[in-house]
Amino acid sequence: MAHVPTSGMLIGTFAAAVGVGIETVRYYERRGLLPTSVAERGRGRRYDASAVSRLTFIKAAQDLGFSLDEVGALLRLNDGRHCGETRQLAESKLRAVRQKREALLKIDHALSLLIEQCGTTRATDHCPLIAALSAT
Amino acid sequence: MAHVPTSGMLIGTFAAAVGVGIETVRYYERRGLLPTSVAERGRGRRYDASAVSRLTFIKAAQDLGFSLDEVGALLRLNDGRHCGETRQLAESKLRAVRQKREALLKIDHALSLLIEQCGTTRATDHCPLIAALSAT
DNA sequence: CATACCTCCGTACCCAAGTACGGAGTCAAG
DNA sequence: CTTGACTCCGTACTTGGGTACGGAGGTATG
Repeated sequence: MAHVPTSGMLIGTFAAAVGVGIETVRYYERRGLLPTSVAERGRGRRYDASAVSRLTFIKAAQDLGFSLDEVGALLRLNDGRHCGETRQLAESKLRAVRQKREALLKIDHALSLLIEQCGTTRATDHCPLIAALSAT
Repeated sequence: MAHVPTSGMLIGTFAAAVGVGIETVRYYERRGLLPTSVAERGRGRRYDASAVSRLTFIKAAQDLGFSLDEVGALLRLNDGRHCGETRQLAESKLRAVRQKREALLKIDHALSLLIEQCGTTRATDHCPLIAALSAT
């Protein structure tokens, strides 16, 4: 138990544990999302369970549509005193997600209509789908 | 009416007519989406009504989620003989739109759940929303 | 001890869809 | 004739989220 033995994983194991690439971990460190535990040259940084849950959080939040900047904000709010602000971030993200879904729904309708026209009206010289989009 | 008078708009008018920037028009020309009518040096290219409808088409297709490469493909298919292929492109884009909407719906549910937890369980030391995302 | 494997770091590159910049030419108005 | 507006062209920069490269070092295994 003397002079710091091999406690914690090296970066390769760590990255694989959460399913990201090594370069991605180093990229997150550069962005300040993961702490840079300045490993002594040649020995390699060590990562423990708390690092794993932090990285897991980053990927999970990202999957929910948060940008890395937003993920950083969330991490900074996680000191137990800013739960309300965290919640506000989540709520504004939820609104954005719903707006995006609405926009895509409009696109869905527009595309569906065009495809339908394309199937019924048999244009002679050019596609009604393209004609519709060319109209000013 | 001799030796090519001022017929058609210059690029600034043209771009403004469809609501894009001049640089965007030139970018589309470089990408081959708009024809490059090699204007004699210093005189400026001229754009007519057909150019307007072509540019309108590009923006409309883009708004429907087509990438510029896909828009190029659509334009190339518009010779009256490939209506079926055009339709297939539109259908695959529609499928992609629906998948994207489904994915966003899942995110909506996840975020809603997290926000709900954040409102009910009053954590003492840290936010349940963040805790949930940190779990492996 | 040699070999393979891992890590270090900095730098450069990738994608898409533009935007910005800068010097030079041209054209119409005052 | 000068000024200002417009255009030309090429090149470089932007954003976001990484990926790739390359040389140098440590470390584990035979």
